[in-house]
Amino acid sequence: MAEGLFRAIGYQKTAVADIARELGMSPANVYLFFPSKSAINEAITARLLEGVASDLEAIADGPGAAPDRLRAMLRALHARHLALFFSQKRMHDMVSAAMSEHWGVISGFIARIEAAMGRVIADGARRGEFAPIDPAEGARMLKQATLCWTHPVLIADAMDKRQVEEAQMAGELDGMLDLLIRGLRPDS
Amino acid sequence: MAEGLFRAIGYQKTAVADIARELGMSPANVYLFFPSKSAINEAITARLLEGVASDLEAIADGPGAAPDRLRAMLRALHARHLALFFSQKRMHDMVSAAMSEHWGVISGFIARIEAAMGRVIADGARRGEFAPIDPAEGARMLKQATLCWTHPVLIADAMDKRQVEEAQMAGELDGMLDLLIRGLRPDS
DNA sequence: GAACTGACGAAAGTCAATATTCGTCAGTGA
DNA sequence: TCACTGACGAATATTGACTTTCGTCAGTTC
Repeated sequence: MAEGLFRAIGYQKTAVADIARELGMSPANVYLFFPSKSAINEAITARLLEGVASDLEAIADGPGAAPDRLRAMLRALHARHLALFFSQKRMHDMVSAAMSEHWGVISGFIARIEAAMGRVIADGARRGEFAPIDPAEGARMLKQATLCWTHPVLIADAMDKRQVEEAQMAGELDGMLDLLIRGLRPDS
Repeated sequence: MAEGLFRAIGYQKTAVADIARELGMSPANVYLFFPSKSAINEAITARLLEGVASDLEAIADGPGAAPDRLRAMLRALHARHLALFFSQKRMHDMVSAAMSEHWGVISGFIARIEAAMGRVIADGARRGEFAPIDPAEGARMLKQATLCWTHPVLIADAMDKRQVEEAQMAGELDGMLDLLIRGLRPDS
C-alpha cells in the first residue's frame, strides 16, 4: 500500500503533494494512511532501521563466541552507517535529523540494539567469557564508547572535515573493540 | 592589553564596536591588536582552554598511580565542560562552535591532552600498571570512548533533551573509566 | 611619525511580506 | 457507505529590501 512511498523520496525537501503524485493519489488522500507528514518520515526511517536492527539481532542471537558476536555487531552497525553516508546521503540526513531531533523511532531502535548487546554480554558472562557485569550497563557503555563510529552526525563530521579514510576508521574501531572486550573479560 | 576583553563578552553577539567601547578604543584600533574578529574569538577560546589543558597536564605529570591519574584527568575534563555548560553558557556555546567549525585552537588543545594522556599510559606501561600498548593510540581511544562526557555538543544534547542528572552522568563516566582501565591492564 | 580615528565599501545578518506546504472538511461519484 | 478529492485556513518556508557589522585606509592629532 504505502510501498511506493519508500522509493523516490528525499527527506524534508519533497512535499506530500510530491508523494501523492508519485502514488497517483491526491495529497488529501495520503492523510488516510498517515496522520502527519512527520509520521511518513518516521515510517520511512523505521523501515530502514528495522532492517539494521534485525541484522544485528541475527548476529547477537546467532552462533559464535560472545566477544566475536559483539565485535561483529558493532562492525556491522558501523558499516551500515558508513554505507548510508556514502551511497544514500538523503537517508543519512534523515537519520541524522531523527537522532538530533529525538524522533520517536530512535529510542526504540537504540533500546533494541542495547537489548541485543545485553543478551550477548549476559550470554558471555554465563559462559565465563565475560566478567559478571550488569548486561544493560555493559551494553550502554559499549554503545557510548563506540559512538564515534555509529552516530550519523559524528561519522559525517569525521568524513567531511578530517578527511579520514574509510579503512583507517574501521581499523580504529577494531582497536577500540579490542580494548573494550579486554575490559569485559573476567579476571584470570 | 586585551585583558579587559575577556570579561563582558558574549560570543557571536557582541560586535567589535562593543569590544572597542569596552576597551575605550575606536573599533578601527582593535585591528591593530587582532587581525580579525575570529582571531579575537580564538584568543578568548585559547585563554580558556589553556587553563583546562594546564590543569590536566598537572594531573598527568603529577604523583599517583597511572590508572588513578587517567581517571582524574577525564573526570576533571568532564567536570570543566559541565561547569562551563551550567555557569557560563556563552563560553560553552563558543567552545561548541569552535569544535563543530574546527577552529585552529581546537586541534592544538586536543593534541596537548592526548599527549598528556599518552605520557600517563606510557608511564603506566613502564611501571607494569598497563599492558605495553602504543601510548598515542591508547590516548586517542580513551578520548573517543569518553567523547559523550567531554564533547560540548554531546553534553549539551544530553542535558537538554534527556534531562540526565548531573550525578548520574558522572556515575556513568566512572563506569566507563572502570571498563577502559580494565582493558588497559596487563594480562595477569 | 607613532597612535589613533572617522568614514566607507563589502559582507553578513535581520525582518516582514510573499509564496509553499500542511492538514482538514464538506462534498462528489460509485 | 466507501474511496477519494478540490478547496481552504493555519503554519511554515523563501524571498528580497533594509540594517548592522566587518575590516580598510586616508587623514587627524599630538
